[in-house]
Amino acid sequence: MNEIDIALICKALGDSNRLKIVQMLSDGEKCGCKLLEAFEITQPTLSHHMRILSECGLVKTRKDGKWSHYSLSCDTLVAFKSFVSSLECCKEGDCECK
Amino acid sequence: MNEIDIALICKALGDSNRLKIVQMLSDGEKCGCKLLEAFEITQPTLSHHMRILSECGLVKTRKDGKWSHYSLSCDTLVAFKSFVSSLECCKEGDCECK
DNA sequence: CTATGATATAGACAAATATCTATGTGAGGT
DNA sequence: ACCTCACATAGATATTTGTCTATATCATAG
Repeated sequence: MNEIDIALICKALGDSNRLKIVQMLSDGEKCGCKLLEAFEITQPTLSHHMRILSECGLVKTRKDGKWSHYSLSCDTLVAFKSFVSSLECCKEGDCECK
Repeated sequence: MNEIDIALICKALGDSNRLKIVQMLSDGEKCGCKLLEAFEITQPTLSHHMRILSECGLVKTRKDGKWSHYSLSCDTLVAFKSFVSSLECCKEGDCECK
């Protein structure tokens, strides 16, 4: 899996826990144990969410001894931002939002 | 329901049919029958998808006689774009993507 | 008024998903 | 060697979801 699948990214972000994880990673790399503290879920459940975020390409993992450090993947995030930016709610000129 | 819920929007966009619908609406308002032609789903299934897109605030409906015309809601789309833009894959300066 | 056409709603069902408990893996410390 | 700690995997389960068929609503044409 390497092709960027926008629907898969959106599905990953469609869970409120995962969305919060991504927001936390937007602030910088975090290790799993740090993430776990912020949620009322078990460790295997967090691991499950990290796998989904990794599989859609949004998150990458850096192993360091016992710890896993997670961060957002620039490539995927930039592609996703680009897609979302391209959406338009109205044709040019017929709406006050442009 | 009026509060903008980013996770709900992402969940709505997490289905590939709905994502394609939103891309079509990005090109301009479309009526249901026109959308239906583009998919291999039944009319009730399309109606179900339009309901989900409406409930998260991403799509608005304009009734015109027998027809329903769907379009993207500027308010919600702008808020969603703003959220996605705010995500950062790295701190300032330590990454080539900035 | 009746028929038709566009859309919505109801109910059913198989597939996907979020969560848990239990257990495996592998690195570091004692 | 053994224990502990961080994380992953396996399996179970209740809930959610995407889809369908059948039916309702409702506006317009004849």
